[in-house]
Amino acid sequence: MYKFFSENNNIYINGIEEFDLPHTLDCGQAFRWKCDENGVWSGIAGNKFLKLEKLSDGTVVLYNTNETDFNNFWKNYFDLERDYTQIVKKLSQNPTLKAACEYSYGIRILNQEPFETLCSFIISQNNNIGRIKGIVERLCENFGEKIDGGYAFPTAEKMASLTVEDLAPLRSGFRAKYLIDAAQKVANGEVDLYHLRYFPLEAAQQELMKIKGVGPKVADCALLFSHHQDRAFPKDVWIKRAMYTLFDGELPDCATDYAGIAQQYIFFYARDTKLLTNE
DNA sequence: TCCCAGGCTCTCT
DNA sequence: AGAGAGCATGGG
Repeated sequence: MYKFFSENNNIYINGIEEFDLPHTLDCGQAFRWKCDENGVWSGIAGNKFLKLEKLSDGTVVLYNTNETDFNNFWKNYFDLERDYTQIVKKLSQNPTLKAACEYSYGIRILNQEPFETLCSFIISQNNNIGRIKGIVERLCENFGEKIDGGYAFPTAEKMASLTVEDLAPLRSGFRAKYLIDAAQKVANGEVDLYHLRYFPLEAAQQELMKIKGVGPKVADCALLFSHHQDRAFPKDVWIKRAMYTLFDGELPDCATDYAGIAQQYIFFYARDTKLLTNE
């Protein structure tokens, strides 16, 4: 279990297992984190700007944040209460999953804000990660609240007041109409975005799929990355290739309870190694 | 120039 | 219910 202390308005965390910053922050689950040339990461989540880095002794430092924000927000955001060592051990019962876990070591599933995650993965459809980041950034700059360090992700209420034409500066293409529909249905309560972690998985998927442009894959990403639905298993092109090439079409039984977490390890492994084909 | 990207909708069998 | 075209945009 980790320990932390606060000093000079920084939080120092010791003894975290399975927490690699590049793998966690740049594996395609979140789109607003950047790394500078010194290995310091910065990003915005939950209307807060954060800088962090991992020191050579393994200490993770969160800069310019206090104990209250750590306990109320970042601890959960980085999923620090979860024992990933146990999960990796369980997944590693399968040799291929073991290889994926070793390659993708230190990926944690972030607990992100639901509306931001939903919009991000609406934007992700038939798109590439570099371009997704650009569209998300323009969305925040144009319509998000100005905060210290940048712009917050816009609220559903704010976006529900906009039109497809208003979103032209994003250059998000056909996805703009989906973003507006999502904002309206969340803002007017037609979609209950804030209790989905308590829904059975299939009901939660159906709830999200009331939104235009949200199919099974986008729904599963939203559920996994912002609603603690660990059995959601988003199937994108890379996972489909991996399932065919590495697993003969079926996820091993040892991954059932943590299918979503396994998915993220497989996704990173497959995309990074580029060893896969569609055949 | 064509192909592809963390897919989905719409239409036609 | 299943297959296939079309979709906006930009990088390789």
